[in-house]
Amino acid sequence: MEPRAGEVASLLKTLAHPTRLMLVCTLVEGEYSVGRLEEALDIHQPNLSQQLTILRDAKIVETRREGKQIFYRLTAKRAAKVVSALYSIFCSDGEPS
Amino acid sequence: MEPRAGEVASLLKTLAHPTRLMLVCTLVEGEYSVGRLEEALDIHQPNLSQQLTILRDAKIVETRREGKQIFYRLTAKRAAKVVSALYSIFCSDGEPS
DNA sequence: TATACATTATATGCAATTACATAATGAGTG
DNA sequence: CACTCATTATGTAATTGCATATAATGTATA
Repeated sequence: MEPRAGEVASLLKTLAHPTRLMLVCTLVEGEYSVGRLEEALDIHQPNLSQQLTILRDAKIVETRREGKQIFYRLTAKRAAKVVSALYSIFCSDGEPS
Repeated sequence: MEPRAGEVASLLKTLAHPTRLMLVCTLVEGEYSVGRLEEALDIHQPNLSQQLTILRDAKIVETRREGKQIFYRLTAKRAAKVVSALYSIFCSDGEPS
């Protein structure tokens, strides 16, 4: 792990924010427009856009425009893998702590 | 994930730091004294102690005193699971990004 | 006991980063 | 142009990272 600690910590840092984590979780299911993400997460739009920018800069998501709308999807497979691991750790098996 | 997003993000935030990540990785192998951690990670002592304090506050590690030395070990199984998932994602299977 | 030393923790200060709100700007379409 | 959908700009309070300095705790020994 040592040589990758910086890289891994950097990805974790990007995910270590409730909104961004939920965004990535949501996008694991597929492509969403910004508007649909806004509904799904109940967050003010500029803030949402700022968090999406952070995910874009981290190469975790990428976009596609269709008319006025912009669709987001995951690009970083590793992020998806991390999220699904978190799912299985926190949301599946029972034992606490 | 939604209801746990805060809790999960909080754990990720604690791990999202190269030194702390390496500390947890190291402690997955077993108990270490502060001195041994210092050697293993090559970090200045007060800084190490500060990072250990953060891990202690987050209930990720706990301690035991033996004479002058203090031994640290993991307490949060979830942290260990997260780290081992990170291992398998970043250090085992090949495909990048 | 007093002293010296080893081991670890805490205090303090400050530069850098983060979170997020409000306001303004872009880009596409009718 | 007017409207919609989304991004960027800007300011600021709060948090983080980390260095230097100081303290606390345990042991050994004169």
